[in-house]
Amino acid sequence: MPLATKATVKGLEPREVAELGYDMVLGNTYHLFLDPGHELIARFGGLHRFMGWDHPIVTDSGGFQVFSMGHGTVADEIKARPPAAATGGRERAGKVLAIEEDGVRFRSHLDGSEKLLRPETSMEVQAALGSDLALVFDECTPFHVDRDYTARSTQRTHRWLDRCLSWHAEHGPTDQLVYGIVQGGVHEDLRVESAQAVAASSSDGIAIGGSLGADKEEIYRVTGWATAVLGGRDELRPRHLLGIGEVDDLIAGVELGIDTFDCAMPTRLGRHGMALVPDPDHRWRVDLGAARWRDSREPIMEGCPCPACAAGHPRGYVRYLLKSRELTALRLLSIHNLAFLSRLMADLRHAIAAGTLAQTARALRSGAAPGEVPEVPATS
RNA sequence: UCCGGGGUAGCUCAAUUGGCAGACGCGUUCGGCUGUUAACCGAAAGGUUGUGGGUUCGAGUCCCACCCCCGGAG
Repeated sequence: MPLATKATVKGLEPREVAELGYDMVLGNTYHLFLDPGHELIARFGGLHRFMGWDHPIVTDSGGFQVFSMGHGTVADEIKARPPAAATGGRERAGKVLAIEEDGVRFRSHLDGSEKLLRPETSMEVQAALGSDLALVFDECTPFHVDRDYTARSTQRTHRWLDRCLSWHAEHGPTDQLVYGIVQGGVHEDLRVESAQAVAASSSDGIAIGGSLGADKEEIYRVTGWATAVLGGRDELRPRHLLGIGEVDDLIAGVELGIDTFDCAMPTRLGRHGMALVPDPDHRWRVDLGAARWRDSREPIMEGCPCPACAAGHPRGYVRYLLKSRELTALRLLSIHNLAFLSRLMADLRHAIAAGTLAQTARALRSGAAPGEVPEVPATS
């Protein structure tokens, strides 16, 4: 699902997002709580009506933003770069003041005011937003903390899980589902314990979160620990992998038994001038802002049926738009990237139904274009 | 033709009494971006200071000639 953090998939209209094959978008409690405020959105009849999206909405709990205020980006934190490096040396306006049992005290990045976000607050905000699926308030444990901190943090997240579910059972909308979140860092026993705790709860679905590891291999290993616990045949609840969305990660995630994903990557990369293409050697990306495309009549991606490519816009045009800072370029690439991932996921779904997941995954990983993966007979 | 202003990094512009030729932005190249504080961030490359002489220990800077650009006058 694309991110609609601040009640919009940046640059796109709801109709366009739906036409690209998406059923769900993810909005954010933290952002909408601070601005424009959940009460205002409730007065507009809820987030669906406010943003004009009549399909399902997931709302994130705000837990990740606490992490973000303290550590910047996931990559910065894993690479042990100070948060300032990500902001060009500027002081980050938002700041975590304290993570306590009751909740998180922080300073708003918008006006510097001090706020308190408790598990109950998060659920209350999400109830007011009227999302179809709420995420419990958790602490997204960083990579660079010791095992002891991770253990204590994960335990606290479990207690917050109970508080969220209790609040929701008593006050939450009856038609709103709640997903618990598995934490536990990169420690197998903690991950397993956390997965068991969430699985044992009344949570409607299971999300896997936290900093999953320093590299892809570790991310997959850690994810696998959790999904293995959740993999029983009687476990029919959907599994969501939070924040993951690079092409190879989606393929690996599906193979590990993940059902849904959300990620800023396709739209953010698009706004940064990058188009997703079936090119594993270059991380499935091409930078269309590069001068070498100045005269290129090549499409964004050969054979791509997405609206941006189907319209026939050549790379030379997209590059020109990017360099002249025209918003159309960011829209075209956001559309293309979302369409690319939409087809990728469709391929994987079809492969699961056909019993050919391994073959399809192999083809996609070796550079097959999503939507054009050759039909392969099931081998087992 | 005369008067005035000006030629410095690909572009736009700095540079104290003559004293290590620089910056911001753009551009270029490279790197980064994973539950978005992000139409963003970081790094690098890039120069015979219009040309030719001269003065000086030393010239982007002062002097002479020439070439080009802009404005004004005729």
